[in-house]
Amino acid sequence: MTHSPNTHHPPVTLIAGPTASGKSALALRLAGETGGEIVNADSMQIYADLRVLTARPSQQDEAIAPHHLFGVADAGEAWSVGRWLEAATATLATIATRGRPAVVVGGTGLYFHALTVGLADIPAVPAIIRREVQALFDQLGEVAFRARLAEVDPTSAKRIAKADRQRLTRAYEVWAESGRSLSQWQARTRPALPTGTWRGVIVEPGRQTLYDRCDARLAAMLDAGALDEVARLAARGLSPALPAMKALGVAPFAAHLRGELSLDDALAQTRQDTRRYAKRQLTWFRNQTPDWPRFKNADAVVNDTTP
RNA sequence: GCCUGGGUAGCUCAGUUGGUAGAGCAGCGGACUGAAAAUCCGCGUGUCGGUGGUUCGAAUCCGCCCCCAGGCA
Repeated sequence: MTHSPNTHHPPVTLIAGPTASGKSALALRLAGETGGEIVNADSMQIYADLRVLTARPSQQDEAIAPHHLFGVADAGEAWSVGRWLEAATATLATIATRGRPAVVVGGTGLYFHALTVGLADIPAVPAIIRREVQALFDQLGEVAFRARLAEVDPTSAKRIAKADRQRLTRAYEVWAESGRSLSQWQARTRPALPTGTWRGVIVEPGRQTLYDRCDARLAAMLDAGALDEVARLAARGLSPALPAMKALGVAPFAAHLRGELSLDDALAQTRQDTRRYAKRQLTWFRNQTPDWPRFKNADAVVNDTTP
């Protein structure tokens, strides 16, 4: 692999891959060897409450290289791509100021997309408007709601798949708040990281290897106190609609703690959810970042990228 | 050894009086611009245990063999 021709800036390396692929270990190794700093690009590792369940780097790991944006948010807060992007670009800027290389690592494809392709600069939509739009959807039903959306944003109304309530309501919210359609906003986006200032790699083990690793890691999480973690989170009584409450394992383990599900069933459910998630990630990276070089495991990358 | 029930998709099973097979789950492919560990869309992937026979035609009927479960010895 060749480094960026832009030698004025320390290189930014983006390491992406499905869950349990070993990308965090690679990031740590790379940062340790180059004096770099690690930036989290995982939507769930942001939340402080989910250390075990999201397999966040340990304190020993954090002693090897500086880690940023891990566990910085409370589960009661709702972060988003936009909020992450803002924090990540600011963090990358300060790392650059120190003249150190940055390693951005995570499994959230959309975050890398925001970094390298761009995210529309849309103003935040107030909670009141979001609630109103949800109520409107409930009142009208999908067909009529989509027709209403088509009046203000025909492009989005046509493009969004059937039953995709989340995107339909989002499109309408944006128009309601800004008076401009989502498709218009999205037509003008710029990458947060300029071309030539970064390189991206994908860590991608074989399918069966990956699934086996997911299973093994889930077992390890249980030993590491995943149930206690979920119990503490559940005790807070937060809204199940919050992003952190959607983390893999939270709902099944909480159901088990309430006595509604056996531990075996909760584990089976979480294993299943994890596989489906890993599969979606593989699909994303396969089709969204086809030009990023692939590596079966961390060793292969390090051998290939170190001089 | 005998009797009975059963061998159909990765798994659990359905398959009407013979017309080369279909559900659920699993799995696979895809979309993706502020919930993205989210939210959605699409796709049966099969020597019907084996082998002979009857028939224009067999998962279906008949013979033999193999395997599994239970019962009797």
